[in-house]
Amino acid sequence: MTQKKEYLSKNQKIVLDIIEKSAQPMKAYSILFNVQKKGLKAPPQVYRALDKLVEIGKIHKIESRNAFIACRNSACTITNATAFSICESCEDVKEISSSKLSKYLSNFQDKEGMKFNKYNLEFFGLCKKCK
Amino acid sequence: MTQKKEYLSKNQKIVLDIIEKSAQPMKAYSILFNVQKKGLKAPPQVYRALDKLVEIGKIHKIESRNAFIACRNSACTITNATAFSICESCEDVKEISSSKLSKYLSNFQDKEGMKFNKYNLEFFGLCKKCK
DNA sequence: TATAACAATGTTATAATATAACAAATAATA
DNA sequence: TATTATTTGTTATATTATAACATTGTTATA
Ligand SMILES: [Zn+2]
Ligand SMILES: [Zn+2]
Ligand SMILES: [Zn+2]
Ligand SMILES: [Zn+2]
Repeated sequence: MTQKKEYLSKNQKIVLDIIEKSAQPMKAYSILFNVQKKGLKAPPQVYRALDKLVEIGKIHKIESRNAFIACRNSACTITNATAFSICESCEDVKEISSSKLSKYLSNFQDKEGMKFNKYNLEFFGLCKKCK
Repeated sequence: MTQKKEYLSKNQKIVLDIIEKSAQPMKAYSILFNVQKKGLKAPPQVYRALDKLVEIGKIHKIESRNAFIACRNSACTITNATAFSICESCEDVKEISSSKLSKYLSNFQDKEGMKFNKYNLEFFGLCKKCK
């Protein structure tokens, strides 16, 4: 899961490092605040790193939250297909890695018979603690 | 599908009307520009209407695009469960209404046995025209 | 080693998206 | 009518994201 880290640039490593240390999704400007001590002073430095890390699948963007989370599912790097559960009370986010689900969605066809290998699924509800 | 329109407020009707006239998702500030001739001058007036329309299921937010599309699937009003196909080339967006898909996702359980009645799924690919 | 080509970084400014806060008008209810 | 709640109007500001360009670092090869 960390095997690609050595090919990352300095800024990409710094940004990935702080996201991986967080159990929960981080917002771009919160990341920026946290990496300022390491010399990344301006938004573009953070967003560039985020873009690259998303592109190579090391992190994912939680679209409904405008936040970024480290990937915990090695299959993602290849698939561009992601699924998450989000607690609407405590905002806890978990990446779902279910080969059954991903197979089902990858094989799904719309009314015109179209298939989509790339998708993002966000489930909402209450987590165990909050229920 | 339009049965609830009479209960909407003036601004909500104006905003819904313009979104329904568009085949494709509209961005909030594009909506704002279009409704200025009707007296809605400031962002909060548009965002309030959007919030309400999303809440009652008349429109949906395409999270990956920060854009809003009219609902074409009467089941949505109840379910809070949505699925879309998005063309990465021409940005064409279609709401998917597949009872098979919605049943599958509503019944999906994560590793801890949790179920989620609410979800948003965005498929990405190339539409017929762009392929 | 030079030097060209390319990639990564730094920096400033600004664009695009969204909400807070409060005042005024309107509608619903008693 | 008086009371209450909802909707609207308005200003200002917060949050998220990118454009543009200068600088530095790295790699390739002449
Ligand atoms: Zn992942
Ligand atoms: Zn929770
Ligand atoms: Zn719908
Ligand atoms: Zn297309």
